[in-house]
Amino acid sequence: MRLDRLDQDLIALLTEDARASYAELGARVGLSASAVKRRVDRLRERGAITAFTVRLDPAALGWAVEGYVELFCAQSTTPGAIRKAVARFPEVVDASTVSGDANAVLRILAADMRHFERVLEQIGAQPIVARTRSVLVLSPLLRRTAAPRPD
Amino acid sequence: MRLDRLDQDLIALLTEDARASYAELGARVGLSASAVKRRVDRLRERGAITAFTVRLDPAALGWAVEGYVELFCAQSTTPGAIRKAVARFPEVVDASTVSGDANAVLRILAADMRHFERVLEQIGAQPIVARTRSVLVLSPLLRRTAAPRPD
DNA sequence: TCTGAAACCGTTCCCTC
DNA sequence: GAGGGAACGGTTTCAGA
Repeated sequence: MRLDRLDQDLIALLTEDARASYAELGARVGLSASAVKRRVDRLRERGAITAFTVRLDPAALGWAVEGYVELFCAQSTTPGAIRKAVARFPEVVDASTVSGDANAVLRILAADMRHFERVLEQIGAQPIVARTRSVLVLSPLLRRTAAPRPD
Repeated sequence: MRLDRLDQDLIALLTEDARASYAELGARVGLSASAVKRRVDRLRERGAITAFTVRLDPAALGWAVEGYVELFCAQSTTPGAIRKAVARFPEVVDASTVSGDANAVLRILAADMRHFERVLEQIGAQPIVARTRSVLVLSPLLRRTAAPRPD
């Protein structure tokens, strides 16, 4: 996908404030409101922008414990099966299949340590899961969104 | 922090469309537009909502390779030092210190495998980094934002 | 907490380059 | 193809009751 300088600037501005008006965005990048709308619509159509959303603070919402969980599954477990098994847990906010000895890595938010432990148990009890290995997040250092790739 | 049902509903709606008008949000939850604005402003002030932002598709933006990197550092390396060392890389989109044998876990986006390799080398060459261990993401299964915690 | 009014914005259409 | 500008209807915002 071809993103020119204006697209990149618009994405950067929207990353910081997704509720900015088209007129304001236009003033910042040197376009009219209607031109900005056209470009933003196009970025959505082409899939670069998948949604306008809010960034939430897990701690402020009562999620005090965060951790990464590696999933070890029986041989030839499909990604779809893993997805199905973990998607039922709202505590799982991120999941990917990975290379290496684990089959998948999950990121989990829990209200407290007991809650984390309980979720871990329930995930470990899924038929497709042979065992898990988890690490707790001690302190978040950085949290960014993907930036447009500079060419 | 105390979030009532209305706050939770508003957060859920904004998570799906952060550009929804206050009038529309109000129609969905049964409030007037001005009442909705007051609540959203309060959620921002209290830190539950930290920003309105866009969700971007890394692949559509040209980031084809994603991986997790565990960082092993010299004893008594501070979180601040790790943060400083990794924040300079725009490819690092997520970083946290963790429990266990590694000191930190990073999530990295790269344009391609060569790029990933190069970033990994550069991170490994930082003075505070003793060694790294990385896994590649094969396929993303799930990507959510933290939801309000049901009481 | 609600209402109302002025300012502002999203959206569309048409024109120009 | 892309941008500018105008016009309309809806929205935001704030004051006042």
